[in-house]
Amino acid sequence: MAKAPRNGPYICGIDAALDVVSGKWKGLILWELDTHGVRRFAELRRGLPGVSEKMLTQHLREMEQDGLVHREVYPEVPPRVEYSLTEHGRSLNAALGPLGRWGMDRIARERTELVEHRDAGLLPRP
Amino acid sequence: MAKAPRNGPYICGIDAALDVVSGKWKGLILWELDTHGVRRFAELRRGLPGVSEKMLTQHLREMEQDGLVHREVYPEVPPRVEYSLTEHGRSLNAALGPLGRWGMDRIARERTELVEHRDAGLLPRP
DNA sequence: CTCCTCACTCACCTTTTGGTAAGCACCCCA
DNA sequence: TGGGGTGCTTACCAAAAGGTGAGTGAGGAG
Repeated sequence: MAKAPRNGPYICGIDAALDVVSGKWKGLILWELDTHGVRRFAELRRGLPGVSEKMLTQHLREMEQDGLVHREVYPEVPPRVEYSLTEHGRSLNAALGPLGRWGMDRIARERTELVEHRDAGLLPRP
Repeated sequence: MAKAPRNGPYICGIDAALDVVSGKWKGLILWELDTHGVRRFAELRRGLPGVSEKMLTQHLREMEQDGLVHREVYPEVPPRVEYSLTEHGRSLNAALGPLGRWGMDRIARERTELVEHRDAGLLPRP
């Protein structure tokens, strides 16, 4: 409800979308929530090796503000909080599909270049 | 030819793609070069209001390293340098299409929410 | 002669981002 | 009684990103 754009105004749609996914772990969080559906805080933490608790909460809060994730708190002891994607989060993930495929191509391209370098004797064999 | 991945290794394709477009102006640079085909340095500068020369050169160099843009220097006086998208740059732009549309939807969504707030008396009329 | 344009580069500074470590309040398990 | 798990928050730091303003060197306009 009461929500203002964090940054902006945006010059084009790419701007607005990148604003929402830029952040060291946001892409991975999106991926985790999309593949698992519902995840608890500690599950996400274990799924993103290397993330700090601070960054995870910070990113989750921002994504909640941006309407991408839903946060459900159960008033229990020990505390339980479940995160899932909203409709907008799922549509963002869908829109990210082609970009992900492009990224895979890029990774593959880099690997083949490395192999070519190795075969040309430019790099030592591992 | 001799090119190593700037960051990485990447966990998924989204990672690899976001690495390449994250940077305050890269999305806009891509857009500019895609719509105009070929642009000179100063043209790009004028097309991206607020960009500093340092950031523009820095971003262009990184995108060149990443194989997204082609840089053609004409040994003239005064100097002339033309930038254009490579094949990979164009394919990245294509992959960015759905994301751009999602961003446009987000912008539109935010605007309607603002209008609703205004109509509910939560915000002053401009 | 002076200023402007072109496409930068460099040194310096501020802002933003992310990491580290600690604490909290309660519970369960041994 | 001590330790671990739960989901955070806070204070403090380090690194990265980005901005500012100057200088370059030749040519063209006024």
